[in-house]
Amino acid sequence: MDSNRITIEEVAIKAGTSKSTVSRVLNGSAGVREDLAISVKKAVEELGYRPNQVARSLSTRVTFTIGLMINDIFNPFYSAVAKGVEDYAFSKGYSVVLFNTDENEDRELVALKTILDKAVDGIIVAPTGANKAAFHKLLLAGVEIIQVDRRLPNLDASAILIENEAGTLEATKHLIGLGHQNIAFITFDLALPTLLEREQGYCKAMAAANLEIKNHIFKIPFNIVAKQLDTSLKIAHLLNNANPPTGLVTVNNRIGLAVLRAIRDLGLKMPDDVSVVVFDDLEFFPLHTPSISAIAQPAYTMGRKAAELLITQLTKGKTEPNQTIMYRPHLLVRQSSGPPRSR
Amino acid sequence: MDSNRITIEEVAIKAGTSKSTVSRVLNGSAGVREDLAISVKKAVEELGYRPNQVARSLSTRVTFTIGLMINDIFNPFYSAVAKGVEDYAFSKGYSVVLFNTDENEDRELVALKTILDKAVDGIIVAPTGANKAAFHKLLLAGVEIIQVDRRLPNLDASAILIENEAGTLEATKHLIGLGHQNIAFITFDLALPTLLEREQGYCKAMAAANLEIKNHIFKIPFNIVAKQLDTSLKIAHLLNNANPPTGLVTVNNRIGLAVLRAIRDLGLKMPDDVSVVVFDDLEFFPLHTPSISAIAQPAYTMGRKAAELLITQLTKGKTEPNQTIMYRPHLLVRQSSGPPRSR
DNA sequence: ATGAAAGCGCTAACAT
DNA sequence: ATGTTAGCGCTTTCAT
Repeated sequence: MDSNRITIEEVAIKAGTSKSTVSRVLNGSAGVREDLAISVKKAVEELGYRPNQVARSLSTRVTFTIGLMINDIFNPFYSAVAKGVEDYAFSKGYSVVLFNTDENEDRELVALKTILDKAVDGIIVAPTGANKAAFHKLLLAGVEIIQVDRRLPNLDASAILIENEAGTLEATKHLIGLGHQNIAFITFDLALPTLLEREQGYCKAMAAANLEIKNHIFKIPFNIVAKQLDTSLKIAHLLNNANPPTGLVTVNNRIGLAVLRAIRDLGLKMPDDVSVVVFDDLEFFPLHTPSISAIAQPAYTMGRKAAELLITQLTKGKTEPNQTIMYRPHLLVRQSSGPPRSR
Repeated sequence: MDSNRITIEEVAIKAGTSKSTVSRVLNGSAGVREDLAISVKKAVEELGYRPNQVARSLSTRVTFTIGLMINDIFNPFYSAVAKGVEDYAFSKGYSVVLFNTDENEDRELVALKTILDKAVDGIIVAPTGANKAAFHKLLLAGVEIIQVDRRLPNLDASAILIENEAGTLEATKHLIGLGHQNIAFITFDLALPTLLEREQGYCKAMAAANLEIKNHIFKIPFNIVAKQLDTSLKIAHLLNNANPPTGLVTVNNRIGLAVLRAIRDLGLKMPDDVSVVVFDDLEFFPLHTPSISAIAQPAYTMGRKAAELLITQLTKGKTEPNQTIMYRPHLLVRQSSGPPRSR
């Protein structure tokens, strides 16, 4: 980096004072004579001085940087969260450093260590569920944590969540209300709370209507995704069996996309052959033919709120106890869900 | 931050040696006696010591952090770029700090200043076109720059680009080949090289076929987007006039989406009423009915390559002169482009 | 080969 | 109110 950058010392000399006074003026500390403050500001201006944040951080142990650890920035849900985080953080003078975990525990652990080494002030994280010890260590080291989308049990940190169960419950009830009886839930074989809660919502709705759950929950191996294999093949298989479901609820937009692909490949018609409701709303769902019913999450808002919570905590100190902020998902009934073909 | 974290001094004491030697062992410097090195490593292990990167950075002026400045992380093109960048950077032990510019020059400038203050090692940027002086300053300060998607004229930095002109040229020729004569190009009213080059490709194809360009290029005010107003209204207006185009080429996926919305709202049929080719391929384009013809860019690869170039430069020093790496866009002909309805 | 000491650029406790 | 000085935790000369 820069070797001939202006330092605080040069400013002090030019202003005819000492480093401490310059520092005081810069940080707005009280007790500096008016005229001295003015000449310091003048020197700063004229020299184009900007404090070296690394040096400042070493001294203050504050970096004005927050970490954002998510599964996959390419997933529109997370990129909306990221945008919300970045917008708010930027408005408050914080930078955000991005880590994709790819739902991989090892990768998450490495990211966690990096965060510890780089002395980030706080993080916003959608935890994979592992590395509990590392998260605790972070907390011990004074790094504030806000969880988003998911929560690690027993972690002493606030969380911005969505009522997952309510979302799938409503979606499944919606399908049941339309007359569906053979309804499948398609999810990943991961033990993420988010996924499990959504599964629960589905189960509760099914149970309440006395409908068959057994053999109606399909868990796609997540490593298929990791290996970039086509998830839709698995789903096509399911839709192609002897007694295929007439209604489908998908756990998230990734599976939703795979379902849409499979349905297209099989030449099935929505909603006549099969009704579909996807958790997460995507920009193109209203454009699809038929338009896709979805359970919408306020992803941008959740990211923004997480950043707000974190930065407030960082600024004011953690005055309040942990919060759990719950957002409600919003069922958008579109054309992909309708009554089953009568037979 | 952490106040009781292990320091290099404690390691030195435990290993019965000095800070310098510990530092040497940690950094793999030659000339440390075997047994001492071993006991240092043992002490490091036992104490769970991890060097404070902030302190190290202050001393070495290296942060192992790169900046990524893009327009909008929610735009799938950029989130794919970001993923490529993050993947490669992570594999090399670098962190990436994210800045959205929102195509806003002021915001870009603030980001640039932050980057300078935080002593980031290098940046990957899709420049807005302004702030030339600030970019030069960065270069002077020793921050390496790699441009992606766009380039700032006269900036002494490598660039990872796409052959924009070739992309729209091919797409427009494709429409002409199908028999279209009244072909419109829809773009933003921004002076970004990317957009202008794409416009050029369109113009060249039209000119080569002696087709009317005048009044066929439509520039949507970008501030409509910024204000979250509906771009598709503007487009609907265009498609609804006396002599509407039978073919449409859109400058990017944002406009593409707005076009699809307008077409749906007007109840037009693709390709019979209007043929559409969108610059950028999106996950759902093959799923749309009809599937959407697109000009695909290797966004992930471009991001990855940019990171590779940057980090190689950072590691080996900038040995080679600036490079311009050009990727070829790839026309994907799908159902949204077909012969015009004969009349 | 190793350790002492200076220095990176800032803040903050302390003395005046 | 202001300046002096001692850190922050590391790297890196410079002696030995």
